[in-house]
Amino acid sequence: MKQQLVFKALADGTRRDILRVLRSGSKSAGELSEEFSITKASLSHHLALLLNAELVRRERRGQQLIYSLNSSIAEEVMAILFGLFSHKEDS
Amino acid sequence: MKQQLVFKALADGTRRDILRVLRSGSKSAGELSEEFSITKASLSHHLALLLNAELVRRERRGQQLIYSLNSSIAEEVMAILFGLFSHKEDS
DNA sequence: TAGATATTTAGATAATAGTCTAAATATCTA
DNA sequence: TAGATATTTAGACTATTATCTAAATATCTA
Repeated sequence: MKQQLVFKALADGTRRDILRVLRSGSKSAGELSEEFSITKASLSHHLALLLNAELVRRERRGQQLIYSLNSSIAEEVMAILFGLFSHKEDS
Repeated sequence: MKQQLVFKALADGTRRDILRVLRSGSKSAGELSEEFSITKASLSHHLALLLNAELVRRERRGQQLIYSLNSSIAEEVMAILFGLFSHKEDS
């Protein structure tokens, strides 16, 4: 996991919103775009960053590209956070 | 907690390094600056963002300003992450 | 294979963010 | 209170990022 990519990806509010939308199930880029007021091109840019950070997965279904959450990375992020904040010498 | 401030603060590698350094105990701005190759002014800027996000606390001791981790916010961040990635309808 | 649909990529622009130097503020001590 | 030390704040510069429009790519279907 590229730590820097993950934290950068999570730093944008739109991208966190995308993750929240995907909680209710996988969606195509087009379906996702209905939930946001930015252009499809901008959304595609955000999806690329999320994909690059491995926060989402992507698969093609015909003409559509279907995006879904990659929850396993969440555990890794939490482990890192735990590491950032746990005091050394603590039992 | 201002979610946006926290995620933005965590997005920068230098700031995550600052948190890691503080794991071994609280430090003054000057002591911290010995650990980094940026100027004290730049470091001060990062510390201000961490403070603003409530990821660190600050107290004055004479001429020095002592920074320490605010671990309680880590729990909140993890809760948010959990929320971002947990599938709806999941038990 | 031509046209329609779904999505990304390229290139431009504007806003944000990180860094620096120089100056300002706060505290201590002789 | 003057000077020294510790740190922040201000202002400028550069790099990165988010957004847009227009063009390109991929897939399906008549």
